[in-house]
Amino acid sequence: MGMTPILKSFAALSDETRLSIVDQLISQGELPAGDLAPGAGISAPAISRHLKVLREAGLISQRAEGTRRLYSARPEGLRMIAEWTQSRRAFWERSLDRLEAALMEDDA
Amino acid sequence: MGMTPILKSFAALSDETRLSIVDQLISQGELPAGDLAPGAGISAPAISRHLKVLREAGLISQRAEGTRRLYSARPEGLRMIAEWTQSRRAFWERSLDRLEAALMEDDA
DNA sequence: TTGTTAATTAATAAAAAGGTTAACTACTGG
DNA sequence: CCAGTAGTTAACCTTTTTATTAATTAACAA
Repeated sequence: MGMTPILKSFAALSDETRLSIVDQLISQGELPAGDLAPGAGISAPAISRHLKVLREAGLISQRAEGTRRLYSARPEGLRMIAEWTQSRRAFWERSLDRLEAALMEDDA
Repeated sequence: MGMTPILKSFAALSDETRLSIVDQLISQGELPAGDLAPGAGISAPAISRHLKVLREAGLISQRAEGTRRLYSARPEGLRMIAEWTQSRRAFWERSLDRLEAALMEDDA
């Protein structure tokens, strides 16, 4: 079942480990795969697979340098999901105002 | 493995079906479980379980009326995730500006 | 009480996610 | 060429997710 690309990106981020990887890349800039092991420590292959998911979701990019693979956040990808959540938030907020107003009335 | 509550809510929404349920409840207001079958049509038990997930994530609430279960969006829950994505977006945007500036320099 | 409707829970089953170790690829330095 | 390091892919296993049908609960109408 084909997920829309944006939902795929969204889903890629609703995992603690992957979210932490993206945050690291955003705040620390380009990093080799080996530097991305999160505190608790999962194996290198596991990280590698998370990176693949993130790459396929368009959220990070990869560049080779010698034997290393340097990863970095992909502005376009992140911007896309930022904008999407933004627009959905706008939609929600509008409706939430209505909802909350309705609740007030019920209380009165 | 305990996910933070906010990530649990976030994850609850990164599913096409559940996102659509929430959207319906937000835009159309209170609806009985039976009215929430999305177009393609999945079974009632399946919907019922999605509703349970959303309820446990604090995103919707339930009210009984006769034999029906009326569901509605929960403003506090939605507000919470809106604010969280908002703050993370802010963090990202700041860094994205830096990232993009860096890319410009490389091009030059 | 009996039958009907709305919805949930129980019991499986199938698929997806995520982790591990082991094997492999690809640079690099002696 | 050989050994070592960085990283990915393969093979496998376990856990989680999600769907299905069947059974159950609850409200109600005749």
